[in-house]
Amino acid sequence: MTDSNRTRPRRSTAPTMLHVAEAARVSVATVSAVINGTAIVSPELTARIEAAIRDIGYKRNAIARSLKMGKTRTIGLTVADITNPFFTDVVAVLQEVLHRAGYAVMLCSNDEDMEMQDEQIQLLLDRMVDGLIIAPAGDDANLKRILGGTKVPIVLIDRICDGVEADAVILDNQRAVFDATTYMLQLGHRRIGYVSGSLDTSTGRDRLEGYHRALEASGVPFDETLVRFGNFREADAYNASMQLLTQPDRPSAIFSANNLMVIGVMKAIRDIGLSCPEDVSVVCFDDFPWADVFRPQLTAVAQPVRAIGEQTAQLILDRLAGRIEDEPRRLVLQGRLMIRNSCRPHASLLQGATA
Amino acid sequence: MTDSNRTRPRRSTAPTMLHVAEAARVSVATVSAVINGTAIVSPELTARIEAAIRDIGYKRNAIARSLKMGKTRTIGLTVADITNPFFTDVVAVLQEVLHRAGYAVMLCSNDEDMEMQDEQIQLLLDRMVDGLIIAPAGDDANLKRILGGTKVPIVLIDRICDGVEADAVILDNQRAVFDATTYMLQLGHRRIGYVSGSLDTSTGRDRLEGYHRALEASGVPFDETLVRFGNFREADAYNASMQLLTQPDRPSAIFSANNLMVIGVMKAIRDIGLSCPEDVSVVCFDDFPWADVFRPQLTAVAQPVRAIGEQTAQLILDRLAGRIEDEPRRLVLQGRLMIRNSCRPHASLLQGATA
DNA sequence: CTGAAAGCGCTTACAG
DNA sequence: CTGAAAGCGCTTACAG
Repeated sequence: MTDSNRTRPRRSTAPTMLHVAEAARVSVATVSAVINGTAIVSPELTARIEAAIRDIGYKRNAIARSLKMGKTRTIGLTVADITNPFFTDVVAVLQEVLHRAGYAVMLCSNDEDMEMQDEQIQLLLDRMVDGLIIAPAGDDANLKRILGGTKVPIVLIDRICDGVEADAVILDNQRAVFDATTYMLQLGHRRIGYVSGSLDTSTGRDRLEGYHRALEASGVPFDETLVRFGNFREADAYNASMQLLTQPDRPSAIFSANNLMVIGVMKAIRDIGLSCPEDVSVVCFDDFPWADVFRPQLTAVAQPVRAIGEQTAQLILDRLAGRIEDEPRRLVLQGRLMIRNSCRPHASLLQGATA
Repeated sequence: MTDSNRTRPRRSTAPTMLHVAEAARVSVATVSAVINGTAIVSPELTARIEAAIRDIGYKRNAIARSLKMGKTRTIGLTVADITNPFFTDVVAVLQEVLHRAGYAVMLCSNDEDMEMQDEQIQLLLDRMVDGLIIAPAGDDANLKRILGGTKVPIVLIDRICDGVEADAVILDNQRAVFDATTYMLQLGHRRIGYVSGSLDTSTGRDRLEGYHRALEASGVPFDETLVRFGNFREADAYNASMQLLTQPDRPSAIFSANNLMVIGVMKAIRDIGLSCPEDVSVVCFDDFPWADVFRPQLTAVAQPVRAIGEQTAQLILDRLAGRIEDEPRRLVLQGRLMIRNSCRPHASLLQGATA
């Protein structure tokens, strides 16, 4: 059928633009023009080319295009733990709006391991992602070095790293924990256990600071035996809570610095033979979709997940489009304390009430 | 410093292999050889080249490499809903082992929307992913067409599509639901509501079939007013359960065909003023990490998440390496019923016991 | 409105 | 053991 003289063996590789050009008897430049709408092509040629594309089943090779254009239309995304519903929810939103804008997203999760994180970011950068969204596992020097050398727009979410030149969208963690702690104090709790995240993260530090400040504001002395480190993981939080609850004058309430850890806290309470909220009140950071149908209904700090995702996506899209070019921006959103039934007034208050 | 005669203005673009070659005074072929260890290069040259790479801060451009090599070392992954903890857990495992094998993963989530799914798969294919892992949103003809044209290895997880030529790793859904339903029947329940997933998915069909068979095996007649469709989403399941629970002779137990839906089921039970397990027993498909610390402690079918992830990753890695080349394989894993406290014996049995 | 040609940054026979 | 050159599949000035 084809009258081309140098018979090209029908190879199993995908058809290329050249094949289309041959079939439509035009140049590849013209094919490219119609595919990209990048120049006006006569109706006849357009039709011939479109037919050829259809016949041959041609698909543009995005890799070749990326090489030539210097952009890949993909965004790299690393989160500390994809298993954490908070990150998952944010990722879902990001994915949705970025995809709508024509970007693919490459996702990495590193289980809070900084070395793996750095490796992953390297891998993303090697693949020439156009932008990078990072919920950093921690605050290490390597990250700063790796990111320092790159030109791609970066936005940090949830956690920030001081040395890194990047936009950020985060929560007002200190304020949120201040409010949550104050709530517990108002219920009469004086010994409030605190299961902390890693202090290598800004969230770990800011949340603990919120706890601190709330105690201070209420004139309750800080007792360092009441803070234990759970590093944002369930198992660690379980151990931390076991220690907290088996020490002499045990806390009457516990604050868990994230969602994964509160499971460990609850398991410890159960395993020791106590119950929540009867024996110990609990508040945690991050809300759950099921929090108001299972008991105890957890009192929790809810983050505006959709807003975080949307604003992050918008920010990076604006950078990519060159719509903003000034120095790094920092967006700080507010959390909301969802008061449910995992806290009880402290015994002292109850006695006061009945007396 | 550089004695090159055609002075190359220090552009802001990343350094290329040619820059390294010039700096080390060798050809790019030699640079490539030492970077890839693809040929033996004398120690002196190697040292010079490595020094140049370090000085210049050269990083290999993976896009150019992909174009030349015809492979991208990235795997596309689409799941119906990244917000679903089951998928999240599998994704985490996949990501981990694939990354360890040197692959990046491009993730898409489509909120159970088939059109968006097809678009995403197209996007992944355009970007020349080396392989595709899909938890299909549904069973549409378009998917078959899109996938039909491609040569990349595909593995379906969780759900299968009959027309698609691909490996698959799935659960024995029918068996799992058979067991779960049988458990409820043994507790004396006769009117068991069933909140189903979409019948456009194999899991939707197979799970419902398991329910069917269990009733049949126990000689309990099938009542179609007891099955409602929740399409794997919380809100739909809520409505489905409201209908189920407000109909005349309401069910004494409900089976939820996945994890997201059970939240809707529980909300409906609560909003109607009933409680679980006192008024209605509940069992669901998919386990939760917190299932045994919050009440009611849900009785659930647990999937072997890690095994699913690992076997899927292994399968696609084996295909990519050409270690297996025969016809599509199908791996079927078994679920496990985790009996906890969300079911009570039916009143008729209790009376029998006390009488 | 259309085409010939260069080049994006790599890899890889092929000579030497 | 090393280098000159072609080519992966695109896009884009530049002529006509």
